[in-house]
Amino acid sequence: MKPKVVVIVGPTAVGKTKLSIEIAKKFNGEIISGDSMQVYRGMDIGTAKISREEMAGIPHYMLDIKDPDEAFSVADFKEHVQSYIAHIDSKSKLPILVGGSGLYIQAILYDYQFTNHKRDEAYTTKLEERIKLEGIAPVYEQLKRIDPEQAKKIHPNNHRRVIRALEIYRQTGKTMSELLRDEESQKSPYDPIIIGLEMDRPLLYERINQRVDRMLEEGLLEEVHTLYKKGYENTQAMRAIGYKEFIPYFKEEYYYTRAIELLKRNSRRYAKRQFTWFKNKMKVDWYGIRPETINKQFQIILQDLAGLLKD
RNA sequence: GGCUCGGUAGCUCAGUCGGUAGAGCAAAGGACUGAAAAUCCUUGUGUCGGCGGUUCGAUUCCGUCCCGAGCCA
Repeated sequence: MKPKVVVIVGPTAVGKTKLSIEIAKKFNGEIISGDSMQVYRGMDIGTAKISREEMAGIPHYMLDIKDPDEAFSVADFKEHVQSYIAHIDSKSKLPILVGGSGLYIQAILYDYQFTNHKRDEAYTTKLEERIKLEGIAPVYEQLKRIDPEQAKKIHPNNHRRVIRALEIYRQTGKTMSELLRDEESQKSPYDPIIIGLEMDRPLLYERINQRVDRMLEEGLLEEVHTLYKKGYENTQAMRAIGYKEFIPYFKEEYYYTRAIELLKRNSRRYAKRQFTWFKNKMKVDWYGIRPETINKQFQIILQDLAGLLKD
């Protein structure tokens, strides 16, 4: 029998964390973060990472496992999370996967297969430089020759994807579309219950703005500045929303107010992208949340869940 | 009270020598298999302040009213 996994998805700032704790308490669960940026140590305020107190003694996984200058990828994520789910399940506890990184959660639920190779950053850099010199056309042509099927799916402007498709071929000798095809028969190794939290857009945006203001009160600027001073400027971690916006401010390229404006806007756009992913890629049971009645709605979710977990 | 300037997309504004309008930003929709909080694609949302008049036709011209800013009293 496949392990049951409760998954909580939804845009940033809807209340996933709070719900995850209630579910964990009621159903004897342990929580795995499905979030690409909360893995980094020292990035707490800006990633809205759960605090010790909020954890209320519930074990949490996948938080603070990397330094900000370390790389991290879906493949790493999957490897860790699979074993955590197995571990939690073996204790007869309920694994709860909560987060906003669509691809990461997808990779777990649908058992995405990754090759054994690490990312070849030297090759990536080489191609990036070539694109800078010659434009994307010759590189994209190369992909069209090697893997026309995949080329059709990737817009030439999306350099990152074009490069990755070429990198896969270079490392494995197989085209990306071949690899994806091999995998089509894959079934989920889990029995997931996917709960989505939804909120009216204007309301959600208001909450996002408020949350950003709260983060600033809690010392976000200092947090980012500390990382900046440590020389993490060009790291993957510092591409995170809530961090990257401050770098030009530190360099006096724009004003503080501009940084905040961008931070809020980027958060809004991120929330929108999250909706796009979860609505179109996953089979989610959605719950519309209103802040005034959130406790009542969480009760309903817990009840529904009780029914679903019984059989 | 008089004069001047303005009122066009959510915001800032452009424009139509009369043929129902367009930029930037904001926004919306979408893609996604090793950077994913990343990367990329698509889209103009409008009683052109109200009401009359002239005209085949008015957002554009005229009158009038309302609103805002400034100047004069």
